[in-house]
Amino acid sequence: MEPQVTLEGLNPRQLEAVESGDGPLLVVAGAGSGKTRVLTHRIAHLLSTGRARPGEILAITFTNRAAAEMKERVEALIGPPARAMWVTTFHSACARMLRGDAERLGYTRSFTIYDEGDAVRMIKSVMAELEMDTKALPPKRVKARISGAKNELIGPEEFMAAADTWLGEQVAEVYALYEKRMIENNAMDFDDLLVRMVNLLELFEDVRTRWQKAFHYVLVDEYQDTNHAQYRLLKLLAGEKRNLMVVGDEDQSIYGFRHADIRNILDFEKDFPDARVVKLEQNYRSTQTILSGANAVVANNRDRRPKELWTESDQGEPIQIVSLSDEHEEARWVAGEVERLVTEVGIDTEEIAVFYRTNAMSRVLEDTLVRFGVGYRVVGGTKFYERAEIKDAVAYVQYLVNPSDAIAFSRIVNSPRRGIGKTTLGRILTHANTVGENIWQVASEPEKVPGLGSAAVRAVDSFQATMSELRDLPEDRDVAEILESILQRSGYMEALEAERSIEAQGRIENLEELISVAREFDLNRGLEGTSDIPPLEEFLQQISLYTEQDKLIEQQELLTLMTLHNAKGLEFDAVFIVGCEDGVFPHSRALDEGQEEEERRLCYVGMTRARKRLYLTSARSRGPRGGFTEVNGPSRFIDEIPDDLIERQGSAPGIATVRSYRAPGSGSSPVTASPRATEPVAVAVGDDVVHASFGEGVVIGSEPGGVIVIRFAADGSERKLMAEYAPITRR
DNA sequence: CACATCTATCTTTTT
DNA sequence: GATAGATGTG
Repeated sequence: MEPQVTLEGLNPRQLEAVESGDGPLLVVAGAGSGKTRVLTHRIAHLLSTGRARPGEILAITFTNRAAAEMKERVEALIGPPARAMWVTTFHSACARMLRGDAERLGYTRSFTIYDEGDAVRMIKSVMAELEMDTKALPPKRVKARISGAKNELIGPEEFMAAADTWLGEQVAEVYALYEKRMIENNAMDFDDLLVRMVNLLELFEDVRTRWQKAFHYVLVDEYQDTNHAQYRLLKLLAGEKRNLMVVGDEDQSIYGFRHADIRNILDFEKDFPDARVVKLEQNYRSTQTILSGANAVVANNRDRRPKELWTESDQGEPIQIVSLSDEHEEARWVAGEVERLVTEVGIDTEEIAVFYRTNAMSRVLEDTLVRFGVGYRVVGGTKFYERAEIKDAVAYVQYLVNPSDAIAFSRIVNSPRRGIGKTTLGRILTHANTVGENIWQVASEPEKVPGLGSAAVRAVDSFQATMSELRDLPEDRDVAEILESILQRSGYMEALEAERSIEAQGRIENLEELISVAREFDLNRGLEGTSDIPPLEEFLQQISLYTEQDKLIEQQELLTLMTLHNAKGLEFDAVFIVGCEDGVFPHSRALDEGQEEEERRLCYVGMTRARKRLYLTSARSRGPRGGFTEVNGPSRFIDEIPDDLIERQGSAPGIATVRSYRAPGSGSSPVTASPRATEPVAVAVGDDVVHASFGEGVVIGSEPGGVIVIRFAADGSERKLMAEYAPITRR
């Protein structure tokens, strides 16, 4: 009766993983070794052999994009029944499970999910309440500390008890009140989704057994990126059946900064001594040269199992190491090479990608690509759902669904302008906190708020009247319709239209896009018609957990630009990694924090995205950013690639080009030193100097013992000199 | 209270 | 070289 799933074309290791029996299973899957294939085939195999029904499968990924892809691929194998499976991200799975039992933890089922910005705003308001100095202690930093605690499943009391520094105590105080206010607002941040679900499973036996019974098999992708809370969640869900399959690669663990714990994968066998372990080392993606290069780089890490990717494909092209004078020349070189690859080599533009370490680096590339006439798309970066107008529109919906949401209220009460300024808002919020009523109630009786003038009372009354009308809209109306009503009746659209500016027009278009997203949501819901959650709430949940990178627009003829982090899970014929300079990549701050190994893994991830051609480019000088020019040596990772795999090219070194990009009159702008440099002498790395006999040059490094390295413009030579005695002057 | 102007800081990565 | 927040003005 079940459709036969073919296991042909799987290699012996893959087959072993797919057909493995019950119990814990770890698949160590190197880059490009077909791990998604193994996951999807295993699911299909479990279903087709009758070991599980679709509803009994929980498959977890980190991004919605990966989840959608997996679902699609299983559906291709076994057909429509696949739709009943839970194939989602950690966060959506938790949100979905939490809806039913959130009441037990003091939330209602309509709780709001706060994004990073909302959460930071809440932290800020809590800190204001505690009269803390947000300059001495930035809310973002506090948020990061609290987030770290939550991911370790450390609650406010425990955190407070362990706090032994001034900073720790401050954070502990904020943490405690933040938690209180979040529950009062009926809101959860991203971390809460995980923590609260763990709480539910640990505290309530009936909840635990219910979910343990529901899922017969739990499968996890990208296991190396799980944090402690996620690990506990998985253990709880797998229960005594322990049918837990995790797939991952410690070499691709790049989310340590988000508290991912690489130990989870390294210690899986300790955790489950009877675990079956399958290693996938055959790569089906890249040339041998690219693999050898990536292997050589990552081999410098200590925190890993020995592993060596191999392939049956040929050597292919050497890895291109390109050195350019500055980021503009780098961008021009990349644009030119992309054109060459397309016209002369015959690679499709959409099969080419450019990766960079930080989002800010896309700007110069974009400018240059526009001038070259190369079409491109940027994945990630400024997100649609973080635009002010979108957040406003969403906040309206949030407030209607969750009348306790003070953050949403604060956002929309004076947007569009209604004459309710920060004084009035502050009084309302304080009053709500004082009397302990939710914000909707307080706003409905503004005359009871102390200190409000009659004008303010009238303004709040009229706002609240509109909101009540909107809330009374029939429940079964389409989300798109409700959204449109909100934007009309609130006066939001009207205010934008009245502006008559280009920006306002852009905002209107964005809002129209949001409405069409809602329309699509309505349509899909009509088709599936399975959800147990009211449409408006489900819509909110979906978009709060949606990020730009989930968008899988495969438009044609477009070059792809993205950060290295966003590149995980993708592959391209040709890959450019720009900004391969020490201090940029590896990032100086990561080095400061002892994250060199993670940076190296990031490099490994980037390199292994390439099928045929790989370029690592560096600029000898980068900037000026706020007047600062960085002069860095090539990335240490480049040095780790064996010479016989690479081919070097690029412009001749010289300082003339560096100079020409400086604004007139800023010739003596200050210079940042490379992170490794020490400055025993009066010149710093990046200084332009003149030598009595060698002429103009630039300081490119310094070494212990007062030795500086200078590259001279005349012949491009690099010379080591004793700073104290060298006949040089700064210019 | 709203609006304009100035300023500091950003830029590591994101569910 | 943008943007959010702070400060000042009407």
